[in-house]
Amino acid sequence: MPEEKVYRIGVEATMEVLGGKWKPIILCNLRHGSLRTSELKRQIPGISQKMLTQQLRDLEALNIVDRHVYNQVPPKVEYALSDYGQSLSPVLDSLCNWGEQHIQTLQAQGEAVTLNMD
Amino acid sequence: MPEEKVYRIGVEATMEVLGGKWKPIILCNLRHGSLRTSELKRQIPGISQKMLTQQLRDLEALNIVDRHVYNQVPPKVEYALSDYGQSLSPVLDSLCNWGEQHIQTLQAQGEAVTLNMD
DNA sequence: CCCAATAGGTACTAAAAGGTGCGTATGATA
DNA sequence: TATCATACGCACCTTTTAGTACCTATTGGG
Repeated sequence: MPEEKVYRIGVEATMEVLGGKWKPIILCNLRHGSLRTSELKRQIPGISQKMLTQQLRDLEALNIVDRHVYNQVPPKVEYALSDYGQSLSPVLDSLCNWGEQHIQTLQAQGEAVTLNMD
Repeated sequence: MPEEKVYRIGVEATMEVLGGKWKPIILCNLRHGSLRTSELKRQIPGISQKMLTQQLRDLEALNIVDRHVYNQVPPKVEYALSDYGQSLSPVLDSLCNWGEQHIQTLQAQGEAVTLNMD
């Protein structure tokens, strides 16, 4: 059982939660309140149903998001940052903010990038 | 040429810089000053020479790190956050700090994890 | 009776990321 | 003259991650 996990630096542990292509995007979209599956899909064009639920399952297992199933038909499921997940908010904010500034920097350098958050 | 890159949320752009298994770790290690290749390898046990230089090349191309080659034998190369890369420091700090707290949380839950930064 | 709407499961495939091993260069040093 | 130390590059292979296509359940409404 001394199957101990040893980290050398805090960010390693963070990236176990924020790793992968979709988790940071999903979490950033959940910063300001809960969203149902279909809303997340709308906010994240390009994600497949499979990836969305898969990543949400992971985050649920990590106690970062809560899943709330309404008993109705057609189904309704809402996802939100858990209490513990809320502690990530400042981190997510800083990631989003830096990205926004970065995009502006790239634009100022004449690169063809845009930020299109409806 | 309207090969325009469109982001829906800032974090997407951030993760193009911080994506992958090694970049966040490398960058966090560079927060407090430059390090040479061998020092980085020592700080990041588990990374291969290939991955280390590959990721450093990527970060150099993104203008996040500077590479300084000393003209001596045996070779000496130092890497440091570029001026632009410095703007990532608060982000990296927040990633590291959250991870450290997270590790403590896991420990408090009885999980076998440790943070071992010599 | 069948379909729309919503959430999600599964199998298979494709692509990206990462790991391993081996080779190179140079000059100082034993 | 052989060896070491340092920082690579390259070719090949394995693993991980992501994408695609198709299937299920439920029930109100036409």
